[in-house]
Amino acid sequence: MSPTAQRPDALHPGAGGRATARPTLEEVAALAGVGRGTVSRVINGSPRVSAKAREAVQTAIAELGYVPNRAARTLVTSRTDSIALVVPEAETRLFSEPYFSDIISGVSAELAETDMQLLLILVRNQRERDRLSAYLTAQRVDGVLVVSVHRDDPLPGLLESLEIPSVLAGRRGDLEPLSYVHADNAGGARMAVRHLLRRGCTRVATLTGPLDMEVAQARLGGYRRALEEAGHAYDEDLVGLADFTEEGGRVAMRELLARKPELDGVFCASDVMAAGAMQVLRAAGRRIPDDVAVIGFDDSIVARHTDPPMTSVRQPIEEMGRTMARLLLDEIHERGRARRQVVLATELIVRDSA
Amino acid sequence: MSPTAQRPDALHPGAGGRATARPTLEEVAALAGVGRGTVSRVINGSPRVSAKAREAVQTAIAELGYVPNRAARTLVTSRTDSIALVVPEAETRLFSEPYFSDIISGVSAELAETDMQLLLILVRNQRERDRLSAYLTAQRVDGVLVVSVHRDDPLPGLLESLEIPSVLAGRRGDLEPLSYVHADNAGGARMAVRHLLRRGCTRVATLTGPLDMEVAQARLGGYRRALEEAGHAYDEDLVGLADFTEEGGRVAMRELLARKPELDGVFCASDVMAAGAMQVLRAAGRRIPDDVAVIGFDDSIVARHTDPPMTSVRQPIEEMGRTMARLLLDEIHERGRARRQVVLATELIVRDSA
DNA sequence: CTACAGTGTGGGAGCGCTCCCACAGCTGGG
DNA sequence: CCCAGCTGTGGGAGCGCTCCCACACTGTAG
Repeated sequence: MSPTAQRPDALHPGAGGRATARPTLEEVAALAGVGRGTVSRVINGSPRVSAKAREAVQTAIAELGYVPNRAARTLVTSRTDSIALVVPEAETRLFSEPYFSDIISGVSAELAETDMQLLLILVRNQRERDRLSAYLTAQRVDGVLVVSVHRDDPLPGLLESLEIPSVLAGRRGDLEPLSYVHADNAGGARMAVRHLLRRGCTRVATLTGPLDMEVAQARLGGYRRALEEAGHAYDEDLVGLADFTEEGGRVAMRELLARKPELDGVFCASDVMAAGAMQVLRAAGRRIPDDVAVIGFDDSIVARHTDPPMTSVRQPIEEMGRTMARLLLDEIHERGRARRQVVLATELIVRDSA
Repeated sequence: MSPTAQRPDALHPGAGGRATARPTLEEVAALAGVGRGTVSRVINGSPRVSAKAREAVQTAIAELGYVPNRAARTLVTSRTDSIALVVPEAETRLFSEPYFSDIISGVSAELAETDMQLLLILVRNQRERDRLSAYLTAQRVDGVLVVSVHRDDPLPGLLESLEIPSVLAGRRGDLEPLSYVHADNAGGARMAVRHLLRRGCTRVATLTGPLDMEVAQARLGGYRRALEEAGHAYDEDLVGLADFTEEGGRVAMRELLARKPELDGVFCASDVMAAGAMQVLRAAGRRIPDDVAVIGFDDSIVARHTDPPMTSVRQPIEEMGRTMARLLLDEIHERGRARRQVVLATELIVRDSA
């Protein structure tokens, strides 16, 4: 454990303190022998610059290690070159675990090419929600990405009326006016239920998320659709209302089991609910998948570690993040216009629980 | 340049369309009947303002809905009122799953009181690392939080020489010159191993993380210490070198089993490694915990869902995030001064695997 | 020859703040 | 009485950019 090799240079604040005075555009202009305007044009890629002026400027920039001052630019353009990713903290707990990081990772990957900054804003209570409103009203970001939307969330409405470019992960309902990206929840659910039916299940139940979220509705819709396509009547007793959490999954599963002991398959709208359900089923002496087959949704790490490993619907979360960022950048640069929607395909990952 | 976005002059020319033209400090001053200087003093909490002037200004601010323009302030103070959280993307995969979100959540909670912004910077390759260096050199944040540090990571050295306030999660080694926060890894490991010994294990093995990370070293150290305290000789054959990943855990466990079939306990330096190890053990016909007791580290969701549920060492990750933010704010405001270190206690969560 | 469009360029103005200097009013000591 | 020494205050200067106008210079048409 030797002392790590440090650059010797900064341990003594005395001598080498040249780093302080950052070169300005003016200095670049002087060194290149041109005016400020020309340097600015070069930096911003204007075509109205002669080849030799451009080259002189680029050389000077390199030599001085010049980096434009963002604040100065923002002050005059009132662009901030940054976007905010807004995450309601309450929701954070509901997410399939890598969800949050994967979204971030996708967004950040897409932004890496740009010189946009990513601001992270967690909102955990009303006070912070108000602060956020003030913040956004004050035009301090060029665009907003919102993760997780409840039907009655006031934020999207605010964004809409402020006309700030924004993209949602998920949507509030069918007629969402803002741009959004989401996974094909209905399709994934349908796929899962068809898989159960094909396996021979005849009494397929479902555990839903909170029905004021469109995701939950969509997954329930897919469940219903698959059953109807297969000629099964939709039976309300087979629907367990839950909330995406493990404990919620346990409770709902117990009720379901009491109400419909003959069920032989469960499609759960989240992996953690499925994990809870599996515990309850096992406690009730049901073997998985022999007596009851179980499918989750999200394909989170939890799915890989349950016993037996869980079959689950995977959504391309990182890709969602990328797409959100891409749509947002488009919207920022193309001066608004059309709202866009993207639906990404889901995929059934078959393991042993079904 | 294309016809750049000008502020549209009003959303709806009629009723409420005042939102567009953001009021400036000058307008506040005019309305309050004072000079710009006084308004600025009020906003920045200077004591040198008479009570009545202060009140007049506050009223005016409220009436106009004034919010200071950050860019203008940054331009003159060269404070940015933002800090960056830097996450090497490669590491992101190694983390116990809620790690990342919990750190963010803690940092963000602590920042909520302030009006500091949180910038998130993922670094996934050399190019982005270089960009980051340029970025930081250009002084575009007031402070930096760094998650996950390898012994040879160049970033901390850069931060040190730039003299940017910064706080690490973890440290590079014993003589880390930067401020840092970390969990009591050694203590947690020691606790875990003592638990195994108390249970009656006599051949306790361990699965380590990559040894160029101080975390891994510390956990190994705790393991070793507990054994020595109990009078057991340290046996290298009982040490499986791995990398924090599930697959790494599997491989190392297999080797360990081949080398020391008589082992009856395993302390794993991460939950996912432990999960992998448990699969291998079960496949080898060992019952958990009867034949081999297993303990993980992190107390991630994985631990709660393995079969049997895993005993694991919990580290207060959110609290680490909070503490990091707090230290960083101190360092920013007190302009340098002492580097600080905080070690947070770990806790053994006993479940069924040991 | 003049006229006139089209390039490329320099540099003034000004974005909204903070900093700081000057100065007005008020003590109170000499 | 004056002159320090306070407090509280107004407003000029200037942070580093972009925007845009004015001004060379071309070249081509009249």
